[in-house]
Amino acid sequence: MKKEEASRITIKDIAKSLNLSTSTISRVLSNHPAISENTKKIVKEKVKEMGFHLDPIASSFRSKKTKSIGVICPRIDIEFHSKVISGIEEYAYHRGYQITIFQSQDSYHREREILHMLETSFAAGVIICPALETKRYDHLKKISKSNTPLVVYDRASEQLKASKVIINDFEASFKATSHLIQQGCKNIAHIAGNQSTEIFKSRLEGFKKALTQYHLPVHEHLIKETKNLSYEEGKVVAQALLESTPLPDGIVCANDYTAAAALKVFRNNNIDIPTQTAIIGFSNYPISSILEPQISTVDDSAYEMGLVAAKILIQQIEDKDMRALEYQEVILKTKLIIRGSSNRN
Amino acid sequence: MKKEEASRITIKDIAKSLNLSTSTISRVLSNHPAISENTKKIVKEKVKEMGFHLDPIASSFRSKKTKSIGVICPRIDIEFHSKVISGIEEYAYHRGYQITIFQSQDSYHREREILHMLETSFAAGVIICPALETKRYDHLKKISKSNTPLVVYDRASEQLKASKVIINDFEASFKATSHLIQQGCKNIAHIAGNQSTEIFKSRLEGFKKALTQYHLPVHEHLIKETKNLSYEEGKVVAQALLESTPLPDGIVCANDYTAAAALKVFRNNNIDIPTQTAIIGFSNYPISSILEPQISTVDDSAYEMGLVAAKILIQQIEDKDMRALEYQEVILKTKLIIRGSSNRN
DNA sequence: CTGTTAGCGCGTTCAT
DNA sequence: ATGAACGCGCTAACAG
Repeated sequence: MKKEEASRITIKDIAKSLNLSTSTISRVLSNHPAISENTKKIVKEKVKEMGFHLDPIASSFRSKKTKSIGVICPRIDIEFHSKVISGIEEYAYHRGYQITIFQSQDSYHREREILHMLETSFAAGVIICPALETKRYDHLKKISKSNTPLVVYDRASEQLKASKVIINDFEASFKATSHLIQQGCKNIAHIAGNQSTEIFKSRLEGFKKALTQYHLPVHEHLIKETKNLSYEEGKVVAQALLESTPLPDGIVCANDYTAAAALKVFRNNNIDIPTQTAIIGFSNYPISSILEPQISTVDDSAYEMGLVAAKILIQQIEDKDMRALEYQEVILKTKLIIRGSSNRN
Repeated sequence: MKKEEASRITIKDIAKSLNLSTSTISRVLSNHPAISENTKKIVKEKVKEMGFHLDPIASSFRSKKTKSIGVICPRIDIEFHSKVISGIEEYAYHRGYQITIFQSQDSYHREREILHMLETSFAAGVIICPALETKRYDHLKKISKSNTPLVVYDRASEQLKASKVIINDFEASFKATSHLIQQGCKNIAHIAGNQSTEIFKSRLEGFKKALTQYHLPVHEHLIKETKNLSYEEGKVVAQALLESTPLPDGIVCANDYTAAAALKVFRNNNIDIPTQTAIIGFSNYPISSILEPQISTVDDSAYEMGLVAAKILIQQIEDKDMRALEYQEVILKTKLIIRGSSNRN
C-alpha cells in the first residue's frame, strides 16, 4: 500500500498530468506572453481542477520578489493613521499585495530596526510616515537605493528626496484662516502643533500668511504651541487665550481635539461661538461633527492619502519606467468644511 | 579584475571564512544544543562582524514556517479595531513576529478569500474578528485543522469552537444598567446594536436581566434596535424615545456614538442630563470624555484585547503542549467609567 | 512556442 | 560535536 501523502500539490504535479514541462506551467501562471492560447487554456483548467495554487514563499525565494508592502506609522490607533492604512489596504488588496504593519511609536531607533528588517526580507515596497524623533533620513535613502520603492506620507520633510503623498498644509491653513477673516474676525489666535514637525510649522506659516495678506497684525501672544495637540493641552492654552485682552474673535486650531477644547473652554465662559469667537479645527475627526455647535474643519483626505500612496508605490514596483524617475510628489486637495463654529451668516 | 558582486552574504560565506560547514552555522543560528560553546562563540562573532542575517524567505521556504501573523478585521479605521491591532502589533513586535493586516469589509466572501490566502502562505497563525456577514464557520475550522493556530476576538459566536478573547458583554451591560438603576432610574430605555450579532444580543440580554433582577418591567417599546449604531441612527431613535410617555429616565446605549446622539437630542429638548434622564454608553471612545457633560461608559479593553490575542496565539504557535488543547477562552475585565451623564450625586 | 537544466539559501538527514 | 549531501517549489536562462 502506498502511503497517501496529503502533501501540497506542486507545479510538477500538473506538469506531469498534462505531459508538459514545469516551466510551461510556471509561464502560464505568470502570464508569460509566449504561450499558445490553447495550452494556456488547458493548464488553467487543470489548475482549477486540482485546486492548485502557487506556493508564494517558494516563488519569492526564487524570484527575490514578494507581494508584501511594509507600512510604518507612528501608531495605528491614531485616527488619521488608521484611515490612511485602511486606504492602503483597500488598494493593495485589489492589486494582490499584502500589507505588513509596524508602529514606530515615534522612535527613531525602532524605525531603523523595522526598515532594516524590511530590507532583508525583500519587501516589494515601503510606505512610511516618519517618527517624530526622526531628523536624519539616511535609513530611508538606504532602502530606496537598495531598489525598494519608498513612499512617504504626511510628515514629509523637504530635505527628504523621495516620493511623497502629502497635503498642502500651508495652503489648507491659509484657507482656514482666510475663512475666519471673511467672517469678520480681526484678532485671530492660533493653537499650533509641535514646531519641530514640518507640517505644523507649515500650518503656522499659512496662518500668518493669511493675516498679513489681509493686512492684519500677527500677535505672537496669540500663537500657542502645544506638544501633541491633545484635548487636555488644548484646554490649557484655550484658558490662556480666554484671559488675553482683547479677547480673540477667532481661533485657528491645528487639529480638532484642540478646537473641541477651545470650544468647550470658551462656551463655559459664556463666549458665544461663532459670533464672539469663531473656531476652526483641522482633520475632520468624528468629534467635530458631533459637538454642538459642530466644528468647522479642514478635511485632510486621510483615506485617499493611503489609496494614492499605495497606488504610486505599486506603480513604482511594477513599472520599470517609473523607477527611472527620481521621485514624485502628490499633493492632495483639502476641503474646507464650514460648520456652526465659524459660520456667522 | 574580479567583479565585486554586492550580493547578499550567506551562511556559506561565514562557513568558508571560518573553515566550518554550513550545517554548523545553521545550528548555531537556531540554538541547536549539540554545539560546543567555543564554536558557538566564534560563529556568533563572525556573524556580527560580517553583518550577516538569515534570509527569512529562504528560511521559511525550507522550514515551512513563517514569523508572520495574519490579522483580519472588518475595517481598520474603526476605533475599536485600530486599538486591538495596535495591541497585537506591540506584542508581536517584541516577540519577533510581523503582522499582516486585512479588512474583510464585513464580507463573508472576502473573509474566505483572505483566509485561503493565509493558509497557502504558511501564516504562523491567524487572529480574526469575523465579518458581520459570517454565519458559517467552516473556513475558520478548516484553517484551524490545517495546523494554523487561530484566535478569534470580540465577535466570537458560541457555536464556534476556537480560542477566543472577548469581554463579557452580558455582564458589562448588566453592570451599566444596574448603575443607572442605582442612580434612581426606573424607566430605562436601550439603544441596541444589530441583533444578528451576538455581542449586541448579549448587551440587550444584560440590560433586560438587570431590569428583572431589580423588579423593573421590561418595556419593549423602549428597546430600539439600530443597524450599525451610527451617530445619525442614534439621533433618529433618540427622537423616538423623546416622544414616548413617560419619558425614559435612563438610556443604556450599546456604544458611545448613539449615547452622544441621545445626549444631544435630549439636551436640545431641555431635558436635563443626568437628573431627568441619565445616559451611559459603551466603548470609551474619545468623544465620550469630550462632550459636555462627559458620557459614562464601559471601557472595552480594546488594546489589551489585542495584546492578549497575540499572546495566546504565539503561545499556541510555539508551545506544542498548547496545541494539544482544543481551545482556550479569555474573558477580559470591563470597567464601568462613571461620568457626568449618569452621576446624580 | 516549449523543454532542459540549474540553482536560489537554508535546514535536515545520515554519516563520521 | 561536526560535515557532506540533498532537496524544498519555483523561475530563468539557454536551447531548440
